[in-house]
Amino acid sequence: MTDPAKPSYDDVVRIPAPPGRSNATGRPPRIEEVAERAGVAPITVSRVLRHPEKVNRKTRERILEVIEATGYASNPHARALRSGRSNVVVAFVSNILSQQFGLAVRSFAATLEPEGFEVLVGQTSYSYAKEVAMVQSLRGIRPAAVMFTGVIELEENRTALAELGIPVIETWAFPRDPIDMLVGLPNADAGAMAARRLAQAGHRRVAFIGRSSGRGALRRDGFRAAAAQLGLTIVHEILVGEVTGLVDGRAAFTALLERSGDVDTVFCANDLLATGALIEARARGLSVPRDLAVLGFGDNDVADQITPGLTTISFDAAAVGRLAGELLLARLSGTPRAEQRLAVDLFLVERGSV
Amino acid sequence: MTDPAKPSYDDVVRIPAPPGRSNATGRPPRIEEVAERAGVAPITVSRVLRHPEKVNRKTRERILEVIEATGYASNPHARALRSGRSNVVVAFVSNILSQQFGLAVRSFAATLEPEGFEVLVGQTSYSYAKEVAMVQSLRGIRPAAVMFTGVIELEENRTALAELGIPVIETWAFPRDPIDMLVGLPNADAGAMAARRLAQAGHRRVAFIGRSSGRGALRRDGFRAAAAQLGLTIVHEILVGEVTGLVDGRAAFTALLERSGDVDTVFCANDLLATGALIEARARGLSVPRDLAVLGFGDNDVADQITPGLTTISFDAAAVGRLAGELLLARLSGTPRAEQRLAVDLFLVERGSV
DNA sequence: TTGTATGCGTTATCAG
DNA sequence: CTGATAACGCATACAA
Repeated sequence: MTDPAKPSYDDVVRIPAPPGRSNATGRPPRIEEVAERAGVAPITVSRVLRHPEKVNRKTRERILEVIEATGYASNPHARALRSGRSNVVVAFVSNILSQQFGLAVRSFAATLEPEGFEVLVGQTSYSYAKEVAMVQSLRGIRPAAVMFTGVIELEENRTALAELGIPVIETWAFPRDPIDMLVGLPNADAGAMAARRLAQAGHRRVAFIGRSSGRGALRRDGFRAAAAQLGLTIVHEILVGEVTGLVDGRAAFTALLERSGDVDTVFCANDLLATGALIEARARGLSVPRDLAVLGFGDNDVADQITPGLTTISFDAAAVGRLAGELLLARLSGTPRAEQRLAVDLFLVERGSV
Repeated sequence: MTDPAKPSYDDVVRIPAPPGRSNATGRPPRIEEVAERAGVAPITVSRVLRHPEKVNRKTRERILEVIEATGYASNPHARALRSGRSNVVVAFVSNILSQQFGLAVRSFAATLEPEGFEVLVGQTSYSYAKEVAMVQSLRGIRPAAVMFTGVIELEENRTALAELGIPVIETWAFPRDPIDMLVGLPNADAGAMAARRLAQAGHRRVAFIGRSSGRGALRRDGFRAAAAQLGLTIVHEILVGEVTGLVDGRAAFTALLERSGDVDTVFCANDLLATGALIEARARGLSVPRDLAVLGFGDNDVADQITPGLTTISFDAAAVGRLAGELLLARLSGTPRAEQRLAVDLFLVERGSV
């Protein structure tokens, strides 16, 4: 199609620069240069940046002008080395493509950045091996704190994280013994909510699609328990490995149909699976919810756009990130909140697939 | 639904730890501690980590044992301060939820991490204001290099980036004058490919949906030029702002239908728009491609799963990240590649919507 | 092959 | 309110 050796150029519109400051020294300015120009000692410049109220107003303003003129920014390595404090916070996401995780990390970063922190995003890929490597890499990065979209299950990593001596925030589940701080979701309750909603719609023979471990299993357990109480029969459980796209939901749904036994509804442990199931159902000419109802969890973008819309159990993913950021800021400022373990509310989004 | 004050607990399965090393000093070990235990000078430990071949094998093995036993990892701040080199590489993504960008960043990180670099992911949100703030934040982070999923248009930022004195990699477009290194896509060619494909299918009255700036505009320009040559009439151009979800494609498609003039096909500048258009077309009972053909760009997950599948102009997004990583490694190792500007090939994926 | 002396740029500490 | 001094932990330059 295109010859990579001779691509045609894209004519990009360049937007001209406003008249700018310049500092043509070659290397970034140091605090000493700023201090000299302002006629003060380096430590006074440092104070202006960290405790401005402790510096005389006139001195402060003069220094700030020089800072502006030179474009000075303190060297983070020297600062971290001397003060023992880093301004880097690492957020680990088990799947960088997940919309929910993306929203949470986005709001986490938005909460921390105004306070001078830099949020670094890493990925763990739902893999214990990667999780181990990641905890190791933290020893090398020495961040101010670390946040996970998930909880850490491997005891070795729990210990290693606790030994880092920095704040640790887990999210997305509500275990009894978090490593440190927590913004949790009651996953088992989600399964129970699902069972109640399906029972209410008159369904009796239900199926489950989800991962066999992690949060999917938590939702399944809650689903199982509530289903038993409500008189629902779980006819099949289709267990999947890592979920990377809609195609996994389609495959799982196909596997479900291939098993015998009439099923009138399926609860999927996340919306990627549920959406895939819905698409596969339509592709096979099944009417949803008449032939088969589908209930999801997590509310992603596509769930709202397909027909019928996916009925799903949802929560405010951005709030998870924001609360995590707020918990962390309180801790790092030396006045931790009384409550170090928060839970985010679940709610049902009705759209027509049940 | 759920009372957030009293969430039920998720019983998480903890995986027990293997018997581990321990170092109970309270604080992380320093190079001096390792050196003492191994009976050498600190510099020898440093050498073992950076130039192992320059240390006697027996000495090296003894030191490595102590490193393993203590869990020593060198302090990155001290290392960066002294050596002037950081191992952090920043990758800026204009939309952290985009599948294409996610794939590129993932493979970029996968290429760099084995070589000891840490990849930090930031977000620019298609906004010049954010882009300015981001370039400022780089002064504070002092990374070893920076990569963008996009090209920098604001001259002020181009200058500021060039002045950082670190390798800069732009991607996703093929401008004549990149700041430094480039892994580009010939966007204008994509528009031309689109026009050729539509002409070949016998369409004559075409429409365009896309952003009015950035890469969308580049694809539009190529589309316009080739359409004129091929005798196609561009009946309408629907311009959109930031694209955040399928809903934008649905809205744009609705806007297109509201304009008069019969159109037999629409080229969308990205697959999120195209998929939204396809969904909206189906919701309105239109038959695709009989009533209206839809052609996309970028090949995302959903494009393959809907019915009919979206015909789209695609490329290997993971290759963009990998090539960017390889260019960078070559540069940082002191032996830059002869070719500092690479182009990734485009290809057509036929699925039925044209 | 290994070691000694020195300084990267900043901030904690204490003195004025 | 401002400054002098020292130290954070490591790697460069040079010496042995």
